[in-house]
Formats: sequence, C-alpha cells, structure tokens
Amino acid sequence: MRPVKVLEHVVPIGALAERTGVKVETIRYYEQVGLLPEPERSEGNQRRYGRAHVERLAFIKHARDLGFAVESIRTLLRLSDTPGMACDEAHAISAGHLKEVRDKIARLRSLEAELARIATVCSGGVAACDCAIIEALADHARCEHHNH
Amino acid sequence: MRPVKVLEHVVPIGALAERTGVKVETIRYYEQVGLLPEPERSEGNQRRYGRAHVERLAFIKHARDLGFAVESIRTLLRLSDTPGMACDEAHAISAGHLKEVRDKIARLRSLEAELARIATVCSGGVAACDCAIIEALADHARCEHHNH
DNA sequence: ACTTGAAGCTATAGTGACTATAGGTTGTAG
DNA sequence: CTACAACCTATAGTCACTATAGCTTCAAGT
Repeated sequence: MRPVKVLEHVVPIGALAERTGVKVETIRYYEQVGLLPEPERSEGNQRRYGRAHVERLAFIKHARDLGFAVESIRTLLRLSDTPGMACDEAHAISAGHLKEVRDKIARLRSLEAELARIATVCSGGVAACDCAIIEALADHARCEHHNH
Repeated sequence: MRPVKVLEHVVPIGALAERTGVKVETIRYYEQVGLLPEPERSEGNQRRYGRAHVERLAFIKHARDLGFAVESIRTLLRLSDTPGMACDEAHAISAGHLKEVRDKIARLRSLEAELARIATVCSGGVAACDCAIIEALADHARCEHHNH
C-alpha cells in the first residue's frame, strides 16, 4: 500500500473552487475578510483545505446565492459555531432578509409597469415617435410610477 | 425696477439639489463623469445652473429611478441631443432594461420562496429547532432553489 | 534529472454609483 | 463687519467582488 501522501479531503484552492462553485479569487477574498478561516499551508506556502472548509464555504455560497449580505453571513456563522446558539437571532436575520427581498420585488414590479408603458408608447411606428421614450423620461409629470 | 441680479432660473447647486431631489454630492459626481455639462461659475467660482440644467438633471433622475445604468443614460442623453435621432436605439435600450428588470424579478421570486420555506421551518418553537435555519443554509441538498 | 506549463502566491487597483470626510473659500443676513 | 450656512476641491470609503502584474510552486512528461 502506498503512503497516503494526499488525503482525499485535503485539497488545493482550485479543487475547493471547483467543488463549491466559488471562484479562487473569491475564496481568497473570503479568507481576507474573515469569513473563511486561514487553512494550513503546503511546504511551498500553498493553501490546503480540509473537509471543514468545504462545508463552511458551501454554507457561505448558499447564503450568498440567497442574497444574504456578507455581514449577515458572518453572524450566522458565528451562531452556528456557538453550541447552545440563539436560534431567535438566526430567525430574525432570515425574516429581515425575506422582508428586504419582498420590498425589492415590489419596487421592481412598479418599475416594470412603468418601463412597459414607456416601451409601448414608441412601438407604433416612426410616425408617433420623436421620440416618445425620451419624452417619457424627460417628462416626469406624465409618469405613473410614484415610488419616488 | 431693481436690476435683475439673480435670474429666477439661475440657481446655485443647493437649490438645484432641492428642486430635483438629487443630492449635491451626486450632482457634482454627475458633472465629473460627464452626464451633466459643466455650468457657469460665479465670480467666487461657485456653480450657477440654468433652466437647461434643471431639465437635464430631472431626466437623469427619472431614468436612474427607473434603474437605468449611468452608461445607458449617457446614450439616451446623446440620442436626445441629436436632432433626427435614432428612436430605435432608445427603444432597444428601454426594452433591454425591461428584460433585465423582469429577469431580476423572477430571480427574486425564487429567492423569496426559498427564504419563506427556510423561515417557517423554525417558527414552530424552540423544540424542533437546533437550528433549522442554519441547517437549511448548510445543507444545500434539501434546497428547492435551483437557480444556482 | 530536467523542462514546461498550469496552478498557486501576494499586493494592488478597478468596478458602479455614489457617500463621506477634511480643510479650505464664498455668499449673505443681521 | 461678523457669523455662519453653503459652497469648493481632493481624496478615501462603501459592497462584494474581479482583474492585473509579477512572481513561485507543483506535477506530469521526456
């Protein structure tokens, strides 16, 4: 049996990137801002990640995909590291973020309606248009979008 | 009749900010990046804006509120400055932006569903939760959100 | 053993669209 | 004439990366 020189779960940064779908540069960035702990290094000073890093980075990736801010993720990670952790706080972060997402959706729907209106004004051919889109943008008074 | 020292439509930057709802710093920024032309200056080197500036800044504000990128606005302004302008191009920019907004809405709705699911897992009391939100984030396999 | 080339390293600057700060000057009302 | 708000420039900071330059290390092939 050959000596186990490289454990299956000890991987360089490129492999970690491939496994988690997070870019190499982004991984180094997460380390820099303290989201991902500093890993061991090879003799030649290259990063070597273990199973714990893979899991932690997967957590971060999933949370980022869901739109959580890095600051929120930092808190969530801290909570998950705490043994008898405060579930309330995690719930609050999650609920707060859900509210933000819903607000953003509402705002975008309002924009969508206004943009659709503007876009159709000009679709009737060159005759009516000199140019209706430009005019719609210039003339706020005629705007049905009142969020602002 | 008193001499018309200050025309009603020649205003300092603060008044322009108030009229358009754009912050003073942002106005200077727009000038810096070439969206808003450099205005006349007072003897003491302070900016003095005329009616044209008010209108142009209102256009920019409206377009930004609608989520157009500064780069798109630059193009739209160029088009609106052209006499026999290319309405097609304005229409394309507008339609492209509408598509972006719709894509963004779709993505956010997917996030919303997943977040709502995660948030409810934990709402049944402390018993079931150690902590379900953290677990949901850690365990991507159980995730119903498949955009990523 | 040696070469080559991909993958890794650090440090720094750039992105978009502002926002904030420091430290100075001007305009105007009392 | 004195306060003081409003203005000025220049520079740095925000967020979450992304890109670049100029190196070193690793692993596979000859």
